[in-house]
Amino acid sequence: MDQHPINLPDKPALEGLEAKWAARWEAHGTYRFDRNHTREEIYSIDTPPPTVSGSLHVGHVFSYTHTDLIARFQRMRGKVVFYPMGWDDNGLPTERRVQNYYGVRCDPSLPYDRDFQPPDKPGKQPISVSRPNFIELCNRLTAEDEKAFEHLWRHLGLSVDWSRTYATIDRRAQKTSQAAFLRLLKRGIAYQLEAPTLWDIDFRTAVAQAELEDREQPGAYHRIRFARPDTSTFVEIDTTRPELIPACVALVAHPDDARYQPLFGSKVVTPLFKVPVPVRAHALADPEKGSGIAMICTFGDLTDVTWWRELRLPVRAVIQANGAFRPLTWGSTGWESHDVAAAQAVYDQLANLSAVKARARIVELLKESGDLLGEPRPITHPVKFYEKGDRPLEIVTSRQWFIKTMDFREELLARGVELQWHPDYMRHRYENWVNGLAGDWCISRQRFFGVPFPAWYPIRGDGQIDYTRPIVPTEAQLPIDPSTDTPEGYVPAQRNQPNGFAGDPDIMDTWATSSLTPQIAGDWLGDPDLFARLFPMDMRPQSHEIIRTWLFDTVLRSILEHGSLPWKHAAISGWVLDPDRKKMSKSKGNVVTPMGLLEEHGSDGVRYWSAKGGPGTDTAFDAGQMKVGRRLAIKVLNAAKFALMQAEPRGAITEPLDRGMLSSLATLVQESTEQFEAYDYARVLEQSERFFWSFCDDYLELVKARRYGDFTPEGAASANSAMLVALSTLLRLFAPFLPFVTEEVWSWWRTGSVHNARWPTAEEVVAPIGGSDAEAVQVFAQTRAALGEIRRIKALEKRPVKAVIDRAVLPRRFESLMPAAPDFKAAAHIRDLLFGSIEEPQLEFAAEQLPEPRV
RNA sequence: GGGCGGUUAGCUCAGUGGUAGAGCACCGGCUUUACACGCCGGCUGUCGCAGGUUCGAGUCCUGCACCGCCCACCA
Repeated sequence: MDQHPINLPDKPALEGLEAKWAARWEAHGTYRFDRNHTREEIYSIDTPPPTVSGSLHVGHVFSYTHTDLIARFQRMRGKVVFYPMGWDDNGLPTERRVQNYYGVRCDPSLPYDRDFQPPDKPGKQPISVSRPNFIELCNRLTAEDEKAFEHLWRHLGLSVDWSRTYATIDRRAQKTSQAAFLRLLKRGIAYQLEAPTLWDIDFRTAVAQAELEDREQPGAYHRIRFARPDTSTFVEIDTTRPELIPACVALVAHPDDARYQPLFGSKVVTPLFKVPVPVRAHALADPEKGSGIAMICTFGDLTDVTWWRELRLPVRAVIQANGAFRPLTWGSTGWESHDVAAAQAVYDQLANLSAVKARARIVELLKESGDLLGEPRPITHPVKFYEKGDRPLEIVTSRQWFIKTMDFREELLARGVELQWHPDYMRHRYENWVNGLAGDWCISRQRFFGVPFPAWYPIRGDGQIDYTRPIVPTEAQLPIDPSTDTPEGYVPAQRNQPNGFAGDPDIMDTWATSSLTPQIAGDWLGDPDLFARLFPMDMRPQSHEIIRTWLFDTVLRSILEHGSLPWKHAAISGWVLDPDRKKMSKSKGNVVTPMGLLEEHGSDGVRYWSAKGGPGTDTAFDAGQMKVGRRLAIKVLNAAKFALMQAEPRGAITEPLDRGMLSSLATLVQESTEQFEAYDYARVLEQSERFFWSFCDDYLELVKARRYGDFTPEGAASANSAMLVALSTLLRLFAPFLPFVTEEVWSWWRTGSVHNARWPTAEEVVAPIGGSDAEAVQVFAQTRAALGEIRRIKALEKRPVKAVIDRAVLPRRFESLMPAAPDFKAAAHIRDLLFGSIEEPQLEFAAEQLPEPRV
């Protein structure tokens, strides 16, 4: 054992331990990753990169603590832990923040200005800057945020190797994203397509299926009649979006629906616009919904897209990228009508209106024409929104990049089974998502800040861009920005000129980069040797609401690129709930600042509360639990002080109580190890804590007199030696949870860091007593039980309570604790629980048999 | 509409078919030489509801209710 003379502080305290030990851990490289190990010797973690353009909240503290518990356990088990930290500075939140902070606006058409400096204060008019300049500003601002985040994480005690950080917009991340994209492009797995795409009209960008959310919205069914030519009859349909009548391309009913079977193949005429549209049959049409026949528009919803594609219908798009109805000329190709003038007159009243305004207007017009039957019937129904958006999504046809997903569903499901989930039931969310996939992954976004697509396109002599023949760089040239870099074989002056080239204007979805965090953190391209030592990684920790995005996308990219899972384990954290059982969030104004919590309760106290929240379990924010954790940490200080303040003499551990205590501790160590291996850290803490309090209140009290030398030197030596084994073991059991106080106590008499010490083993704990002593465990357990019973009798006697005591059992219990009789009686003395004060014959009988302590 | 979790003491939650648990809160006692940031004791339950399996169910099965989350083709 690496020990030095015991060096106890006069008055041990928690205050200042965070700063003291965070600095020493950094100086000593306690958590530094050493790459000179094989994959089997390494435990690698795919740390979630927090979004830096916000602030950390208590939910971050909660879930990052969970990861740290595992990291610390694995490190103590002897694994070389790869525990990096990333910063997510890619994407819309950063874009917005940089715009407001510096008063700039990104214009991707501008050239890079090497000497650009932002104004000290943002002006009223935003300054236009190039995309590279914009990214520089982002890096500058996020560097500040990252410092604050790192400070908090260090204060919390995350055992991250701070020399291994990355940012999701840094050069390595860009190169990784672009290279992975180019490889998929080469294999035909990445492709571009002009297609109807979910579109946010405020952000003016395409969004992916994974970024959708449904919101219940008020709406109304409008019953509208379509005329049947050559008859005086009508077909009635229900729609919530009557404004899309000009975009109607067909009606559809279920093929088995007898009501509409006679109509299939015939044509009807749209109201107001007098456009002939066919009536078609499709199994997706629901006879139960509305009138059982629906209007297909290009495009009102995703079902429209399905019908449009499968029935090979024409496109009549009316909604523009900004959400407004586009002006158009009736009578031109694709916009035929039986009454062009009337159609134009109606449509001109809708042009340039938003969908909501157009709807109001067209309802008036339908009423006037008599084509609206009855009043609109209000309903609430789910409407798709971009999760960050404020207005419903529209579907707009545009050119986008996709990654093939649908072709890999089988393998995605199989990998989901192979992945070990903690807790296991979280795998259902993944499977649910894979089974519900509706299309390939749209990865292009019409934004400015992000990883650009590494592609240019030739411009033909007529000035048209030829998207079918993208020009791509070599991997060695990456990262590139097509808005400023020039492709091989061209000169910069040819940009956007006939016979020249044009850069791809889009950027990648942030998940297209985040899905490569194992490759980015492990430096897949730059350091293949390192990557091979890390990948597939051991653990991905994350929260459950991004299983469909981050987890799913990472699995997909790993399958596509490596043919394997990206990690063996997925550890899913729950949420922190406020007292109203709602998820804590900034918008609700109920977030407590993490640093304030750490200062008030101590990092160990806050970590204790976090660790009580088991994998996947939503946990109420509870300052009371943090106080309990803080008290536990203080108790560790004081118990350690007691054990170490008079640690001589030492010698053989012969006393039954000492042997029983150590044998029980060995069981705890065994169970804790198994639980930790199964990622059940919360159970480890609970059981270790239970043992520790009993250790303090029962064991230490029982042996106190003996260890002070009241009986024999051998007895004192036995107690002292057992206490030190127990202390060393308990400190290591608590080290992942309470890294500061355990390190402090460890430093009083041990060399090195407790966090680099080996996790205890059951064999080690009972080695000094020659193996587990089952008989002594009985003595230990029964002595504690008897002491408890005496205490209860004492309390009951003092208050005149009609206690029912099993008088027959008491004497037997005392017989069984005879091997620990002196300790037992001494403890009773110390606690003023003298038997004589209890007028129970059985107790007196028992007490007489106990030898007197040798005072 | 489908799926997944949850429902146990006033609160937060453990609970592995075998006598219902912990902490907090509350009440009472204790200057006791590690710790009053402490120690000892006490009070507190139709284990959501209804059936079923079993010698025995908080635990397993079926159904239902409520809470939360995830997903879904929004006419």
